[in-house]
Amino acid sequence: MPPKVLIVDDEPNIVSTLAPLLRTRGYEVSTAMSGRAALETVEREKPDLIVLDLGLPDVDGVEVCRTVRETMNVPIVVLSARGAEGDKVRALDLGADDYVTKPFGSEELLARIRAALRRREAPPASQPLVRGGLVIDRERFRVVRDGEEVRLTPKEFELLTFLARHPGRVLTHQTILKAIWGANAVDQPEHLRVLVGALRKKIEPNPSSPKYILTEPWVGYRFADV
Amino acid sequence: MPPKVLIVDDEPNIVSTLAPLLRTRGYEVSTAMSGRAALETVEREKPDLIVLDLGLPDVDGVEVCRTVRETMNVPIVVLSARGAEGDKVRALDLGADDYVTKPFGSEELLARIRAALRRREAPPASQPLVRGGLVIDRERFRVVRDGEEVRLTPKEFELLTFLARHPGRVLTHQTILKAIWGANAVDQPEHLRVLVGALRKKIEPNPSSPKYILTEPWVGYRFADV
DNA sequence: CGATTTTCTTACGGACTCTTTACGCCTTTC
DNA sequence: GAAAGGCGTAAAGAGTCCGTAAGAAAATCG
Repeated sequence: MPPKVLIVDDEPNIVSTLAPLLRTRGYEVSTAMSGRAALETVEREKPDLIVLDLGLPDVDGVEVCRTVRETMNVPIVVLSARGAEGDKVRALDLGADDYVTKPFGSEELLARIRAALRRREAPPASQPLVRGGLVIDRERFRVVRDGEEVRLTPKEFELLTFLARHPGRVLTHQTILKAIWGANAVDQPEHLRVLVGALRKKIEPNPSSPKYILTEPWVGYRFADV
Repeated sequence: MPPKVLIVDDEPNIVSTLAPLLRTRGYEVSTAMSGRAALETVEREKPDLIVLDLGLPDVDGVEVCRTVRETMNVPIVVLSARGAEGDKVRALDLGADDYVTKPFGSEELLARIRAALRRREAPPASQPLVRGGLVIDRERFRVVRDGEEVRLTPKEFELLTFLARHPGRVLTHQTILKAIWGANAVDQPEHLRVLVGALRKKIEPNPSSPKYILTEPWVGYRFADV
């Protein structure tokens, strides 16, 4: 499954240069030429990475960056005109992962894209996962729900981080069992049932109608999208 | 006068990413791509902070760390590849201030740089660690709790400094065992239990409900924040 | 070499976690 | 409509970890 990249830029020749180049490198590419179109496309396509120009006609690029960051955890590589240091800094502070200054070499941009995707695959344990009202700090082995700390056992913590790392994605029983208990336990779903119950009792505001850990009957479990 | 930062790394794309990023944040940046060049530049530029990759072609990063520390008191933030725990521990023991694991987020590194500089500004000379009512003087090998000196054995002192260097962060049994007793002792947690008990008895006002050295059940220990 | 300090080893009670089992409820299947 | 099996929950037993004490071994010092 090739990574999906969304290119957001209002200059036609940039888009018409980048898009085919990325396609020849094996990416699935979609484009947007305004801030509004970008937000819609992000919502619909859920790209794995966004290349975002900061100088957009309608909605500001920095604004796009922040809006996207509020709901998704997708890496963003910012394009900025030489000299607009302030915008770059703001974008980085809002969570952009990298930036490239125009004019730029294709290979440089490609290298940054590869790096950002790689980074996102194996996120450093130092930055906490934030999912809705949940903050999962893997460095401190701590979970905070709506401001108050929740004490989890190691297994519970393992399960939570595993699920929360793939929000919105359905993970089968087999997959989860293999990840938490090892390949020998794939035929013991009762482990999973009990552990999910215990975890929900601790992190769900209302365990009987879960908000975070959703059941996908006959398939597995799913961590809610944000 | 902006702080001068020296970046030492042999990977060109790391240098070419970090240098401009730091410049946009107002730092004066110089770079070196080998251990020898690093030592020369340190001598010439006298930077306020060094970002040091451990995997260098000629002179080892750990070696650079020690050499610099012999003559100067400049804070060092170490970059290390994921998994090279031993190097990290050695570098920290040789006086590095903090470390970041590759791959890392720009914001994380910037935060560590800011923290290291801030830390270095506050106490003028070779600074003891101050954590709440505890003062840990690594040069004089002394610990003072609430004004009165506490006598620690070498192992106790090692453990205390190791934990206190990362306040708030959970250090696993494995990590601590490796740092204090070496890699052979990772499967002997009883050592750690006994040593923690002895240390608590000396530095904790109430050893049965610890204030500084907190237990993270089934995971490890954590030095309390501040 | 002997005395003292430090470190290592072992053992055990208490607390907690993990696994296993059982049962009621619900949805699907026949 | 009945049987089968997934799902959630509770509870008991087994296993593990933590803190502590006490003695043995090793290192340090005079």
